[in-house]
Amino acid sequence: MNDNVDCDIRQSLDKVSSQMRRDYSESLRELKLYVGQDNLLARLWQGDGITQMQLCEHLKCEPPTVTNMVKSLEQNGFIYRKRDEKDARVMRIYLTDEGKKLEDPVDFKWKQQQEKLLHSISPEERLILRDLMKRMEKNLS
Amino acid sequence: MNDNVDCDIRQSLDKVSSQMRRDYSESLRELKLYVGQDNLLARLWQGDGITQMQLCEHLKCEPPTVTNMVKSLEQNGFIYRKRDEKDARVMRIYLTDEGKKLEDPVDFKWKQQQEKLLHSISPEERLILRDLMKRMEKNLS
DNA sequence: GTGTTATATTTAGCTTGCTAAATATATGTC
DNA sequence: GACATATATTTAGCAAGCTAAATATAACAC
Repeated sequence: MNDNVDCDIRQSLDKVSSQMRRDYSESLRELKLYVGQDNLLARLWQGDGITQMQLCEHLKCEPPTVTNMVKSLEQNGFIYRKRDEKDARVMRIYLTDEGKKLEDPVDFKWKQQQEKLLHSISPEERLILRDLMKRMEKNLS
Repeated sequence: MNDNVDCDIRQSLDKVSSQMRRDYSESLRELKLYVGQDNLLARLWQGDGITQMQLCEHLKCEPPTVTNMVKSLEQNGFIYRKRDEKDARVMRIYLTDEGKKLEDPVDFKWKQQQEKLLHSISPEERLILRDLMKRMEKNLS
């Protein structure tokens, strides 16, 4: 499109993010998870029995996306759904034993990925980078 | 997962990138394009009549993805396909007049998005950011 | 209680990605 | 020329995203 610094940044961001995703996706497949499902599970590891709307909020995605992810995770035996007793509209999501067991291995993969991404970047630079990222986040919201 | 700086960066990267994508996607819908299709067209604006394999290379994605994107763009009248005369295996992709007309508006949207992402970040900081992004790119490859 | 409005989830249908397998055509070898 | 191998593309099937529309239940108003 054009070749100034700004453009490089936007493109780089895209490239890094999609490469990171591809990489991590491959890594997660060893645990029979798809990329993004780890985020959903991470929320449940903090405390399960939450509703799909709460998952939407946490994952910053739309209800149909959660429906599909939950369906897939349920079919693979990592979670199960139970209708709320007080309010029949809401589904509450719980971890199975299989789902609970994934916490440590996922944490390991996550750290591995992080290390790969940042290994040549010093602690001081990481702070600067974090600051810049946060500012970009704010710019977009 | 955990709450140190490194983790923030990886998560921030994901957040910024997906927010940027969502934003840009919405913006492109006004031109009847889906996000990612602008990249494919951008390659054609540099010169069309290239093969799907060349598009794969440029977009860094797999052949079936290009097949689908090309199909969608063709149905919407932005490109057309012609079988190569010398080698009947390859399809060559050309811009229609409609497709050519999109170059300027897409460029405008792209710059708008860039400005939004970076507006609070100084030129010096942009250079630092670019350097860090490039290093992360290298770490992943 | 009936009717309206709000909320939670699902369904249908689309695009971007992927992988694995199928198809078609070229090319190189004997 | 026949056969094996390589290359370009497509098909099928899956997941993450989305939007728009459907469904089910709750809650509120009268």
